[in-house]
Amino acid sequence: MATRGEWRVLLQSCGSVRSLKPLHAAVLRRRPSDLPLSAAAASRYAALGRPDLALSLATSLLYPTPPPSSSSSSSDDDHDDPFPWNLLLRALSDAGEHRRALSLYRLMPHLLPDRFTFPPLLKSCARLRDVAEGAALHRHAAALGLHADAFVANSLVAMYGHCGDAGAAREVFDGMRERSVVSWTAMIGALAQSGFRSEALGMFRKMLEERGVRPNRATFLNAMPCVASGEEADELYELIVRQGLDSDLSIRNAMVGMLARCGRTQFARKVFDEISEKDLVSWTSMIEAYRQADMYADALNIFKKMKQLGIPLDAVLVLAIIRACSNSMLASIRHAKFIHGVVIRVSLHKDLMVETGLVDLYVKRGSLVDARKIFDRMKERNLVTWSTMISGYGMHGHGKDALQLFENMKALLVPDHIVFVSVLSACSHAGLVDEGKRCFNSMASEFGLAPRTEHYACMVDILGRAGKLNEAREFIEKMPIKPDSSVWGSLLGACRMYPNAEIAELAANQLFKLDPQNSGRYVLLSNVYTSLGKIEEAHRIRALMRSQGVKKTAGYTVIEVKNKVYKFLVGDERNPQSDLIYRELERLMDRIRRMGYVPNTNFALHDVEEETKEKSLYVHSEKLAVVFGLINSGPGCVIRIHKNLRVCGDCHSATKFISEVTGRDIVVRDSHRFHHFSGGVCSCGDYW
DNA sequence: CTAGGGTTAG
Repeated sequence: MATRGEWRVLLQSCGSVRSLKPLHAAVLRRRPSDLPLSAAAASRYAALGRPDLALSLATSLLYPTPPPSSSSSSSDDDHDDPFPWNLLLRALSDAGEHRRALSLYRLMPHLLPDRFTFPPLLKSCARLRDVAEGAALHRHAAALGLHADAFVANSLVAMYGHCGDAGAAREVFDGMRERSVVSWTAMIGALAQSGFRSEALGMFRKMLEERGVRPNRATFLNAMPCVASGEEADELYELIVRQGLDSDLSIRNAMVGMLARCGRTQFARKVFDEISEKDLVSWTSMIEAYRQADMYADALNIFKKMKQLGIPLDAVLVLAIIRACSNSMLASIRHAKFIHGVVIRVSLHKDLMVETGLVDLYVKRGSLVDARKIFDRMKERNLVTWSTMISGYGMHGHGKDALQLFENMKALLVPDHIVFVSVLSACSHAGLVDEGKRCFNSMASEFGLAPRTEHYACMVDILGRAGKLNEAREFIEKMPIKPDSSVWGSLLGACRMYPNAEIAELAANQLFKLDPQNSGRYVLLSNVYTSLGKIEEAHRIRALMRSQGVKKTAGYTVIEVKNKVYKFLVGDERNPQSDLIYRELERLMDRIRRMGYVPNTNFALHDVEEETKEKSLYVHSEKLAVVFGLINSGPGCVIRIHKNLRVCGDCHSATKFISEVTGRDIVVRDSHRFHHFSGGVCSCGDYW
C-alpha cells in the first residue's frame, strides 16, 4: 500500500479534472477518512479551475458522514504537514467561502499551523469584517512566533484595516522590522478604510521618502480614493504617469473617480474618454463622478449612451444612476419610472440592493405609493430596506406608518443605529413626542445600543417642535457624550417656531464655534431676533456673517413642466412666460389675502418699507415655481416643486392658501422633507 | 502554497 506521501504526489501531479476524479476515488477507497489527502485533492480541484468541486469536497470534510471502521494511520511521515490544508484554506478563501475556511481551521487543532496558514485565514476575516476572529488568529500566530513573518504581518495590517481598526493595524505596522511596499500599501489602505484619509495620504508621502520602496499599482489604487484636493490629484496623476502606470484600466478608473471628487469633472471626463477598452467600472465611475458633482443630466447621458451601445448593465452601475436620480434637483417621478423600466428590462429588479435603491428613488422623487409597492413585492428585505421605507414615511410626514413599519421590522430583525435615526426622525417630522421618547429609551434598554449624537439631535428636534425648549436644553446638558453641531442645530431650529433669544444664542454660539461657515445658522438667529422685534441684534448677526466672509446660499426652486425642468431664483424674470407668471401671482396673492393670508415679513429683507417687504416675499422662488406650474397644467394635476433650502415660513403659509383656492394638491420637497399641501392643510402639520 | 487594488442601497 502506498504511503500518504506517495498518494499526495500523485494527486498533485494531476493535470486535469478528468484524471483527478478517478484518482480521488481511489484515494477514498484505499485511505478513507484521510483528511490531509482529501484536503490535497480538494485544493487540486480548486487549482484546476473547479472551486465548486473543491468546495463540496471541503464541505464533506467539515461535516463528514460517519466513516467506515478503518481509520487513517497516524504513523505516516507527513501526518502533521499543514501544507495540503494550507492549499485548501486558500482555495476556500479565494472562493469566497470564508466561514468554511475558518471552520476548517478550527477542525485542524491536531495540526501545527505554519506561516502559510494565516494569510488566507486573515483574508477571510478581512472579507467578513470579523475582527474578533482576526484578533484570535493574531494571538494564535503570536503564540507560535509567526506574527513577525512578513507575510503574516502584512495580512494582519490588511485584516485590521478592512475591519476598520486602523489603530490595531498601525500597531502591527509599527512593530515590523522590515516594511515592504506591500506593508506600506496595506497600511495606507487600512487608514483609508477607517476614514482617515488625510492620514493615509500622509503615510503615502512618508513612504515616498523611504529608501528602496517605490509605490506600485496597488499603492496608487489605495491612495487615490483619499485624495480630496485638485493639487493632490494632480500630484498623484503626475507620479502615475511617470511610473508608466497610466495605461492600466483599474488605475484609469480610479483616476476618473479621484479627479471628479476634486471637482475636476472635465479632466475626469477626458481620462474616461481616453480609455480604449472601458469596462463596467469605468462607466460606473463616470456616472458616480457626475453624481457627486450634482451633474445629473450628464450622468443620464452616459447611461443612455451605454444603452445605445448595447453594453450590458450590472447592479452596481444601475445603483449609480439610481442614486444620481434620487439626489438630483433636476429629476422627477418620470425619470424614476424610466430608470425603473430599464432596470426591469435588464432583469436587475430582483437584486436586493437595486430594489432598495428603487424604494429610496421613489421616496425621494415624491411617490410613497410606488416606493411602498416595490417594498411590498420584495422577497427579501434587510435593515437598509426597512430603514429606507421608514425614513421615507418620515420624510413625507406619515409618522404613524413609520412606527407601524418599525414594529413589523422588529418582529423579524434587530434594529441598528441607523434604523433608529429613521424612526426618530419620523417622530420628529410628525410631532410624535411620547412615541419618540419611548423609542429613544428602548435603544439602550431593549437593544443595548448607545445613542449617538444623531439620536440626541432627533430628540432635541422632537422636544423643540413640541415647544419644550427648556426640556430640550436640559436634555442636552445631561448628554453623556459631547453634543455636536447637529444637536445644537436642532435646538436653534426649534427657535424658528418658538422664538427665544436666550436659547437661540446659546445654540448659535456653539454652532459659530463648531461650524462657522454654515450660513443657515446666521440667517436663522437673525430671523429669531427679527421676530422678537430685536432689529438691532438681527443687524449685528448679519454683520457678523459678513465679517466672517460667510456667503448666504442662494435659494432656488425647480419644477418640471411638459418633460422640461425650469429653475427659478428669487425675483427671476428669465422665464419666457415671466409676464404671465407675475400677473397671475398678483391675482393669486390678492385672492388669498382676502381669505386671510397675512404675509410674514420676518422672512423678508430688512431696511425696506413694509409694502416693499411684502412684494419681496411675493417673488420668492417657491411662489414663482408654483404659479408657473398652475398656469401650465390642467385642473386636478398635482404640482411638484423642489427647493434646495428649507421652504420659508411665508411661502409655506401662502402655499396652504393656494392649495385651498385652486383646489390643487401641491407637493414641495425641500432640503429637509416633503410637504404635501391639500385643501389648505400641509402634511407636516406646520411642524418643520 | 502566503500579503496590498478601481464602481456598491438607509
